[in-house]
Parts: sequence; structure tokens; C-alpha cells
Amino acid sequence: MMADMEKKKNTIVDVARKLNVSTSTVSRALNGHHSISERTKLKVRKVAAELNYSPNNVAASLRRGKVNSIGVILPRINSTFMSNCIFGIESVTYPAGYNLIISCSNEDYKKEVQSIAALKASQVSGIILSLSNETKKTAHLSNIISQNIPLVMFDRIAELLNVDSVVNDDTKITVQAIEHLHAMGFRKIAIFSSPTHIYVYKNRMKGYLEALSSLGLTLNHNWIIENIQTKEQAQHSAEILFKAKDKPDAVFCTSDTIALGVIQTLKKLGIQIPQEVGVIGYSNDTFSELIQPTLTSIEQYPQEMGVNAAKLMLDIIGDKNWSMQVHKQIHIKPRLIIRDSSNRLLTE
Amino acid sequence: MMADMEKKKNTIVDVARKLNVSTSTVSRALNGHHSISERTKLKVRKVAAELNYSPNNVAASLRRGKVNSIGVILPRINSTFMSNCIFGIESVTYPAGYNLIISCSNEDYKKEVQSIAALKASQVSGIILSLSNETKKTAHLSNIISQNIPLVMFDRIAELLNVDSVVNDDTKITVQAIEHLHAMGFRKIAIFSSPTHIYVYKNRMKGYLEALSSLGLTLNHNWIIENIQTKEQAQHSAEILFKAKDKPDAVFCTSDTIALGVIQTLKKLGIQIPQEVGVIGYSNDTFSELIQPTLTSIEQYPQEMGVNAAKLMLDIIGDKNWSMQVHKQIHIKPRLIIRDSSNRLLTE
DNA sequence: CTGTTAGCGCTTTCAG
DNA sequence: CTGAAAGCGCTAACAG
Repeated sequence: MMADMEKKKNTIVDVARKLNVSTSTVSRALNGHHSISERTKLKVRKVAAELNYSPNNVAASLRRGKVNSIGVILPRINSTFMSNCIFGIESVTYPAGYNLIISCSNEDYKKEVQSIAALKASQVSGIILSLSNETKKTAHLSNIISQNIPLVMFDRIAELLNVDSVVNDDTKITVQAIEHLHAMGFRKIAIFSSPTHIYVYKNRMKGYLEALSSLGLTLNHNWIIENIQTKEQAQHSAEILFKAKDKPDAVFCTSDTIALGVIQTLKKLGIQIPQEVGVIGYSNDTFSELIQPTLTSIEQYPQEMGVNAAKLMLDIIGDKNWSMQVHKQIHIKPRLIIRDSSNRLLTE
Repeated sequence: MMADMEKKKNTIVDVARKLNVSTSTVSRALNGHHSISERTKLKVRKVAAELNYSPNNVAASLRRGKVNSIGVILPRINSTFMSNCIFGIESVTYPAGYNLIISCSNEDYKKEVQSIAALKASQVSGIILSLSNETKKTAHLSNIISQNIPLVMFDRIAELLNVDSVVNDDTKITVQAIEHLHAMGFRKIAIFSSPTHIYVYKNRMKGYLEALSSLGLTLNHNWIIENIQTKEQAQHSAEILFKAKDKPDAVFCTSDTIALGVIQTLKKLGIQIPQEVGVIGYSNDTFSELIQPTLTSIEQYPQEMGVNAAKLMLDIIGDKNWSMQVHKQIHIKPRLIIRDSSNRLLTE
């Protein structure tokens, strides 16, 4: 009978045996320890290669009590914004020698909690997180903080939690956007917003209200549409709003997708953009400069956000007392990109 | 002097001690082993919760010789196509209890090789991969296959490697696209392609050539533009081509971004689409139905590709002899989505 | 510069 | 149904 080809993987023990040295020497040589002679290092590396040796990080991590991976939990993964954030994160963590374990909460609170548990079990060095829509409790986060697992939040943060974070200056840029509409002669400005219990939308709403007040514009509660999540909902609400008596003359939208829905409805109703109604979106999706009319929007620099979140994480890792310290909040400055959908000067 | 609050994490040893049982019992209880009485299980779980016990998967993995994570290597991460693939993969691997370790080769061969090594060191259960642009050698892949590490490739596969894979029927759908152009009366069909050493572009080129031949259209080598990678390159090449004497009357593009570049140049040159020139893109990006004219394109169902790649992976994992077997290739059927940019019927 | 030794936290035979 | 004991592969005191 043929014996099974027991392709047992070679370990440092095999390398050590072949060279007649101790496993410590092999371990040290492979890790570039300074107290090993160049000659030995060369020999070890040679034999390791011959034996097709591949290190076992699981064993090393267990021994070291430290894992070289960082967990990332996102509400979505297939969005331009989020995938660019990941891209930014990866560009920092990879050169630093970390793996990225990514999981997607799918805007589901329960899955967020489970993902946290899974990452904890994996002994990740830290967790970078943006909250799901549904997350209203944050016990799962306090829990990991209390266990000294580094946590960095970005974009959708939990305000009451004292952690390092990266956010946009949503309020300020929204004020700027409303001021821009005002400067273009729009006076009856509506807002189409996603749910305002979420940090970023809350701040956009805040900016809207602040700007209206400081510009002396009257606030019409019928023009404040909240809880819009999809293009279809935006279309629906726009249809109702623009068929009513008391129509606004501009709409500030908290996402480009919402803005797209509004634009499609306005077109359908034969309303001219921006002559009759101005529209502003948020996040500068690829399509915003490609649609008709081109859409005024707000660039958020998601990659930059990811880069900063990752840098923050690397700073924290290894700092035993990070949870005791004053936490940093990095503000990314968004930019208003003025295009045709709000630019009345073009047509006057 | 205050003693440091040694917040040493509790392990099963602590749980066992508190209950006066053995660690084996705790381990078994926590893992729902059948030979443990319900009463014990309850007690163990209760104490584990009290002690805020969190399992250490690193130790468990080392002992089991098996890690609950799957590695994914992609050429890009911030593209609609790839992020949707990840989304599909995650939707299968998460419920199955796997972590996803994602790394991005950035179209760089070296980084692809390094990522493979890193994932190997992490002892991942398997690797799902789509090749970088630059990858021409596949020794790094043969290597992991020979070590019985499950490998699934998708989209950009290495043809000569005998592994499970998920691909589009690029050739067939391209033939269909060209036939569509022919049916619309276009006869002088050019192709703007990304580098054809890459599997998917090679097949699109193949489809183009096959279709031309079977439709009896003459092949003009000046109309075969290869190595286009960016919108700018597409614009540049289109400008040259459409200022030349011998102009095509349609352009098949291997991506929507290329098509966008072509359309922008045609507009600039005052050439009517589709009356004078028809354009087809590939991958049905969000913007394709939003631009003017709306762009005929090919939907590839990236999420579906991810789902299938992940399922294939789960099938393979644990199957000791997978590398000996005949490998499956799953073909995802793309769909031609006809819009204005190729639809002459609209205007005749 | 190198070797000896003791575990990291968990699972899993084997033995009751 | 439960316990004792061994050990996964590696690293890091400690000791020369």
C-alpha cells in the first residue's frame, strides 16, 4: 500500500534540525535579530527556502500575545465612499505590516455587534469602525474600549463615546452650500435628508438650520424632509412637494443619490434646473459631473478619511493607556463643487 | 503605591477555576459539545459572561491547525466592480463563520506576491484572487496550490493554471454586442481595449474578431486600439482616430470609462451619437444610464461573481484532494443593456 | 553569538 | 458525562 504523501508543512524545527542549530537561532535569524551572525542568517534563510518553509503567524501571534491585523467594520462596502475609505486605510496599514480584516454590518445593528465579537476573538490589534444606520446603543463599543482594544471611528461616529475619530466638517460645509444657494438668489430652500439620528446627517441638518437662521430665511417645516434613504423615496417626496402650493425654489440633499431622484422628478414635472429650482447633492459621486445638468455637490475626500483613520490607529496601537487620554478628532475639510444644478449665473 | 490594574484577560482557565471544573469541560461547554449536560453548559456560559470572557481564536486556531479566515486579493478595491465582488463574497463567507482578510495588489505584481506570502503566513483557509494587470508569471500561485491551499480565481484568471474559477462569458457577450451594432447598421466597427494579455480583455478582443469575421465585416488594424487604461488615453486615441481619413462608425469599448472618454471626444468633435457613430461600453457602471446619450453597456453581475467564488471556496475548503481534481469553472452570463448610444432605431 | 527552557490559550485524545 | 495530559509552532527570558 502506498503511504499517503504526508505533506506536513515544515516548521522552524525542521529547519533547525537540518542545520544542527536550535530553534531559537532559526527564529532569530528569520526575524533579523541583531545578535545573529550574518553567516548564520544566510545559512538559515537558505535552508528555509530549500524546505519551502513558510512562517506560521498564528503560533507567533499566540506567543507574542499580539496579532498583526486590524479589523474594519463598515455599514456598506459597495459604495464609492466606503470603498475609497478602505482604499485609504489599506494604503497605510499594509506598509506597516498589518492585515485588514473587513466586515460589513450591512446597516444592521446585530451584525455590527457580532462583527465586534468576532474581531475581538481574532485578537485584532484594533478596530476601525463607521456605525450602521440602526446602531443606537453603544455598549458593544464601550466594552471593547474598556478592554483596551484600540478603537477609531470615522464618518458616522458615536458622539458620546470618547474615542479617536475622523469626521467631516459637515455643518460648516452645509452652511457654505446654503449660503451659495442664497448668493444665487434662491430664498425658499428645502432639505432632503437621510435619518438625522446619524451623526453626519444630524450635522448637515444643523448646518441647514443655522444657515437659514443667519441668512434670515424663513423656515418652512414642510420643506424639511427627513428619513430619505433611497432614490425612489426622494422621487416620491419631490413629486409631492413640487406639486404642492407652497413650493421651494431650491433643494439641498444629503446625498447625490437623493439629489438624482429630485432632479429626475423635477425634469419629469418640467421644472427647469437651476432657473426655477436649484439642487445640491453631497459626496460628489462619479455621476455628479456626468448628468444633465451637472450636479453641484460636496467632495468628502473619503480616501483621505481612511488614511487618517488608519494613521490614528497606528498611533494608538501599543499605547497602553490610550483609553485614558484625551482623544483626537481629525476634521477633514470637504469642498463645495459648484456645477450647473445650482449655478444661476450661467443662465442670467 | 497603587498596583497597576493588571487587566489580564480572562481565559478558560479562569472560568474553569471559578467553577471547579476542568478546562476541557469549559471548552466543550462553550463549543456546544453534545457530551456536556445542559446544566453544566448553562453554568459555564453564565460564569463566562460574568468574567467577560472572550475566546482567543488565535490559540484555538493554532491547536486546531485551522484558521477561520479567507484571504482575498484584488487588483483594485475602490471600483464599483470589485467592491461589489467583495460584497458578494462577504455575503457567503460571513454566515459560514469566516473572516475576510482583504488585500489590494494595486495592479502590482510584487504586491500580489507579497500578499500571497502574508496570507499564507496567516494560515488562511483559502485564497480568492483576481490577477493584477502586471502579473505574467504564476509561480506564486502554483506554489500555494502545491501546498494544498485552496485557491479560487475570478474575473482575471490565469488560464494555464488548473484551479476553480468564476468568469464571465466575455467572448460570447462581445460577439452579441458586435452583432447588435451590425443589426443597427454599423459596419465599420472599432475596438478600444485594455491590455489583451489580461484574460478578460483577451476574450473581449477574441469576441470582437470572431464577430467581425462571421459577419463578414472587414478588419481594419487602425481601428484596433489596445492598451487603453484611462479615460484620458481613450480621449486621446479617439481624437486621433476620428480626425483621420478612415473613420469607423462605431466603437466597442472594453470598459465604461473608456466609452465615456470616447463619447466626450465625439461630442467635442461635433459627431452625433448614435446617428453618426455608435458606442458600447462594458460593466454597466452607475453613470452609464445617467449620461447623455445613455450608454449601451454590459452588465457583469459582480456580486453574483463574488457569491459564486465564495461558494466554490467553501466547497473546496476541507477537501484534502481538491488540487488533484478536475476543477470547476463557473460561467456568469453577462447581459447586453441596450441604451441610446448604440440605438439608431430611436432616431430613424 | 547561540542554546535551553517554559509557556501563550486552547482542543482533543485517552481514560475513567 | 467529565478530567488529565499533551502539544499546536513559535518567541523570549535566562544562561552561558
